[in-house]
Amino acid sequence: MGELGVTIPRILVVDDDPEMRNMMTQFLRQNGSIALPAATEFEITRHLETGRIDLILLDVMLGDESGLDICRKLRTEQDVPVIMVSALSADNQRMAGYEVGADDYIVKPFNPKLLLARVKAVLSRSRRSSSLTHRRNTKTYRFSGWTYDAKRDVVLSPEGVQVALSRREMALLQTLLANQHIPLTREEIAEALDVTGDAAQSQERVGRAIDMLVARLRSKIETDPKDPRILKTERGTGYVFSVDVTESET
Amino acid sequence: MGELGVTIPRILVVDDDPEMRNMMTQFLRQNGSIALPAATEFEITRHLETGRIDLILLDVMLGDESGLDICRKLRTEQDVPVIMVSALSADNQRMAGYEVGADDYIVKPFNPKLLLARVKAVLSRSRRSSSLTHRRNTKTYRFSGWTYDAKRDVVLSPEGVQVALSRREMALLQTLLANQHIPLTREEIAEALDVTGDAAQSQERVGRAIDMLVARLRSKIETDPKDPRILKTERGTGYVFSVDVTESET
DNA sequence: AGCGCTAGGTAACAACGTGTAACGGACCGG
DNA sequence: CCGGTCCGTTACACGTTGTTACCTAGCGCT
Repeated sequence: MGELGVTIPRILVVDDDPEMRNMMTQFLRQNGSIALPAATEFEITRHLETGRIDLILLDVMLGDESGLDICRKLRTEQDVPVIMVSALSADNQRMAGYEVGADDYIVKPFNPKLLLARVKAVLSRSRRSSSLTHRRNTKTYRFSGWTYDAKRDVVLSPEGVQVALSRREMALLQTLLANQHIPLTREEIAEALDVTGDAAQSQERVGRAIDMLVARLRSKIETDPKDPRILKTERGTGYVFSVDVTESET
Repeated sequence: MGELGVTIPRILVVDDDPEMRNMMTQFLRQNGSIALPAATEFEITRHLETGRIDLILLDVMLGDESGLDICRKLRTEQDVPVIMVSALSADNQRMAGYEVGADDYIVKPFNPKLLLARVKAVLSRSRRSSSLTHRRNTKTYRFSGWTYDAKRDVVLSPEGVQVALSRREMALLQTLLANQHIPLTREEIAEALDVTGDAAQSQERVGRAIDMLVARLRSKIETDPKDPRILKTERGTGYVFSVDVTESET
């Protein structure tokens, strides 16, 4: 697990059975993470307040306290990833785990290697939660009559009609929108859109692909594509999204 | 500027000319942000230590101190966005500003509305620096001989040959990789890939588009597509990336 | 102003990517 | 063993995307 990143993961192991707790902490430590044992809710909160915790392995049955309740509480307060561990394997038990916000649910007895894999998966997911796993932006953007609903990836014309933008046109719009009033070079746009186009990297000049995308986008959202008011050209540089945008949550 | 988000932006206005400073702070305050005046480097560091600062408007000429030097220093220490403000409009002056890490460079005298737009742009850029503006992951992932270079968006076969994956195949691979060992439903995958396919949302069952993508990806990276070892099928659910992955920085 | 150069707009084309439909096999229940 | 569902696979058709080519607009130069 040494490859997981620069920082060593700090994992809180919560189980009221001392034997189980020791087994898990030892195993995790042998695999390169810092495992901190805990048995009660009180101990959990103490750890959360004192130091960084990257992941909580939470047993469902903790004597008089319920792991589910604890998980629900944790979730409303913080954003620590939680893997529920339980001997209860029924589907509705699992569902209950996911419902209170658990990231994963592992049934005892489990294969230690599998536990490790799940831990790894959850950690790496939380680490780049915004890049690959793609936490979706839920805002709505409005500019000169147009509406872009980031949640549904939909663009509405001033008349309220949905416009058919292709995926890349969408991506281009998003990129320019995200950098409103900032001129972007073709290279920057290409980078953001993953244009590894054939002629792109070979020539010093990134192909005309971006120009075409802009042209096509303009033809769909500009009232007069000949005199663009939204997507302006910065001669010798690139393009700018140059009207004001208001954002609102949905 | 009220739409900028839940939190009110806290902007540090650094200028040694009291009149200018007042003008800018008042204007920013009228437009919904908290503007804090400062004149010296000492005041800046004090503010940075005492409270959250979302943006610094930094005058280039500050009596005996140079805004450029201050900016360079700030950049090596922290990650606060900086907009340089200056009466010097020559290109090499601007370049100098960007070189020390400024996010933007505004020439005095400026149109207040434009200042606001730039401020807004920089703030919104820093706020979602990882979603739309797409901070690229620079890791390299290795699994069963294969290499995925996230930086260049390139996949190398065990023999070291670059494989031609289409953009969506790449995206699919990324998504599954990011959720290694976690079974993903077709809906989750579709969501991550922005599949708003024609038959997709209308039917309860998301079309077979994902199946096809998986099939095509398998045909390119599985040694025996008939017996997939990397991209396994979870019958009734979806697909899992089910081999171990090691990550490393590049 | 006139000239020429370069950058950008645009049309047409070709190639590729991608979703759908259809068929067949695998798996799982009774 | 049989039926149904789920999935793999092939074939196909359409949309999308990058390129080439040509033209126009902008800009510096003499």
